[in-house]
Formats: sequence, structure tokens, C-alpha cells
Amino acid sequence: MSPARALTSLPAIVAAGRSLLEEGGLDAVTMATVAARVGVKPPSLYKHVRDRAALLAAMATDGAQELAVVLAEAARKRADAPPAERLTALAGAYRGFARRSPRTAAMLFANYGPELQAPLEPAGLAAKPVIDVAAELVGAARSLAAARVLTAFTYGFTSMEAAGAFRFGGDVDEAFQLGVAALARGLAAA
Amino acid sequence: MSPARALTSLPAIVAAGRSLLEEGGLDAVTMATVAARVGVKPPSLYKHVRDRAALLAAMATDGAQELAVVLAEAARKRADAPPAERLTALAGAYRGFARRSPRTAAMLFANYGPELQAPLEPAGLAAKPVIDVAAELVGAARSLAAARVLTAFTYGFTSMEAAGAFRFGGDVDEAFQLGVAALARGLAAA
DNA sequence: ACCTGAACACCGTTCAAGT
DNA sequence: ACCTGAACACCGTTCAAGT
Repeated sequence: MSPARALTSLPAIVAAGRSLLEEGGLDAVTMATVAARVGVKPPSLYKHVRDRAALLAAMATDGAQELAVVLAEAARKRADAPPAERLTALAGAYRGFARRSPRTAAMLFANYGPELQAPLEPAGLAAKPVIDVAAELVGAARSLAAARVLTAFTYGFTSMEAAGAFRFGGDVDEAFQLGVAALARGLAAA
Repeated sequence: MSPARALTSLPAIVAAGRSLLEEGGLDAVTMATVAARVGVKPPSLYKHVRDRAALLAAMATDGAQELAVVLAEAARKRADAPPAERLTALAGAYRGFARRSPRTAAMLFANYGPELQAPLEPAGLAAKPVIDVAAELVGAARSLAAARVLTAFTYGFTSMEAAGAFRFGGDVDEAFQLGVAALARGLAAA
């Protein structure tokens, strides 16, 4: 009589996917491994998620929402600081997120099928504090362009770092700080 | 009597993989589709390549070699130009490569398994002209750090562009040029 | 309304057998 | 020395049947 009670949920499935991703990479995110982790059989996942690609997109969106919180918090703490200092704090907060969730971070701006773009809302939320600092540095007219520059650098750097692409030795922290400082100075002067 | 003549080769397999990648994304690069494109059955590929992950790594290495040629050529043409101008030319050449081969470019600094790092040689070759401009901008002591900053920005920007991540409208070319100019100015001033 | 077992097409990979 | 057909374990996905 009573219809089957839900044993899992979309948030639980997304969380399972993200933890499997960080533990073993994309190949480890299987409908079977995700199902096992949430205590269900693989076909049941399709009641919560259209297919595997949609699950990956939902994981990326979840990461974007988490990042939005992290960035908003960092911006709030330095609300009255000069823009270069707030930019440094934002970049550091992003990098902290990328180190805690490197594989999720590498997914943030990836493309999982043409129909699977993450919704604009979480991305916009994460972008808000970045656009705000950018506006202070270059003015409102070019704030979007400057925010894209800042995001591209931070995303590129942290993705390369996570992939182990910095293999010629040297101090990686120093390089990150040099980049943030150069962008703060160079954008303000542009 | 006569042992079977080779019907394909590693370069042909890598080229087939790259064209399939650009046409249909990573999911389209299948041992079966690659084999069909080079005119062989799937098991034969394993005489030329250890497994699919190694094929993907070889495709990335091939892209890095192509990029090295493109960058060396751009640097050669502007050998006597001021560093900011040569940097602009290098960034433009990289972006041109990324637009011709967006999915290969997105792979350049990705990680396909811990044992599958691309060999250092092609990466170093591609990095050479970037490190050279970086040295002119910030001095030899910080040239590696500055080259990492430049690469991170360019890789991040072109990856986001290829993934369709710039979705708030605005002029994407302008943003790229703003970033290159800001880095040239900001690094020189640092 | 959600869960499951059974089934399907497909994929990566191995291997013995061909030339 | 490289190629092939057959076989295997696994994966994503569908669907009819359960509660």
C-alpha cells in the first residue's frame, strides 16, 4: 500500500559524488559507486538525477555555491579594506577552497555537455564579490572584464596546481602572490 | 611467413584521437572510434599505446609540442620588440592555438593519472619563450614565478572561453587584452 | 513515489591464434 | 611484429514489477 519511502535524496547523491570525486577522480564517480555510498541500487539514482552528466553538473553547481559562501565571507571580513587587500583575501579564499576540493574546483568552469551548463545563479553569486573589487580597481565600465581576468588567473593557477603542473621546482606560493599583486597593480593602472 | 605489416602508427593514432576529441569531446575518444579512424580493430591499438589513459596523455603531449612551435614562432617574429609587445604576441599565439584546438588546449595542464604526467621536455620547450619574456619583465630571479602567472592566466582564460563560461555578455576579447596588459604592467612594476 | 532485479548496448582490456 | 575474433568484467541506462 504505502508507496516506497525515499531512501536517499539529491543532496546526498551530490555529496557522495563529490567525495568520490575527490578521493579517486572522475573515473571513480560511477553510478554504481555513488549508489552504494548512499545505500541504494544504481537504477534508483535516475529518480533523482537525469543521467551521469547531469550528476556531474550538479556537483559543479554545488561547488559553486560553496565557493560563493567562502568568497562572500572573505569579502565581508575586509569590507572596508583597500581593494588590493580585499582582492588578496578573495584570491586566498578561492585558493583555500581549491585546496580543500581540488577536483571540484577544476570542474567549476568545465563543460559537461551543451545542455548541461550550470545555472547562472550560483555562478553569479560567487562572482559578485569579485566584480565588486574589480569595480573599485578599474571602474564600473570595465568591472566585468577585470573580474574575468581575476577569475581566469585564479582558476587557471589553482587548476594547474591541483594537476601537479608546476614541476620545475621553485616556490609556488610566491608565484601565486606575485600574480595577485601584479594584477592588483596592473589593473588599477590600466 | 612474413610477419604482419604495421597498418597504423602511434602518430596516426594520436592524430585520430585529437580529431575525435575536438569533434565530439572526451567521450567520443573511444578505443573503438580511434581504431576505426585509423583502419584497425580496437585490440591492435594496444600494440602502440599502453591503455586509453596513456593515449590521452600522448594527445596532450602532442598538443604541447604543437604549442611550443607556435609560441617559438611568435617569439621569433618579435625577437627585438619590447617585452610587453612580445608578451602580447605570445598570449595571442596561445589563444589562437586554443581556438583551433580548444579541447586539446584544455587538456594541456590536466592530470590523467599519477603515472601519466606528460614528459617534461615538450612542456619545457613550450615554456621557454614565456620564461624569456618573464625574465625581461621581472628579472631572472623571478622569471619562473612570472612565467607561471602568465601561463595560469592564459590557460585559465582560454579554458573558460572554450567551455562557454563567460556567460554574462560583454566583450571577451577586451577582457583578454585587459588581462595581458595588466599583467605586463603589473609584473614590470612589481 | 521511489526502489529493485533483470536486461541491453557499449566500453576497455586480455589473450590465443593467425600471418 | 602486428593484426584479429572471441571473451571478460564493468558501466550507463531502461523498464517492468514490487511496495
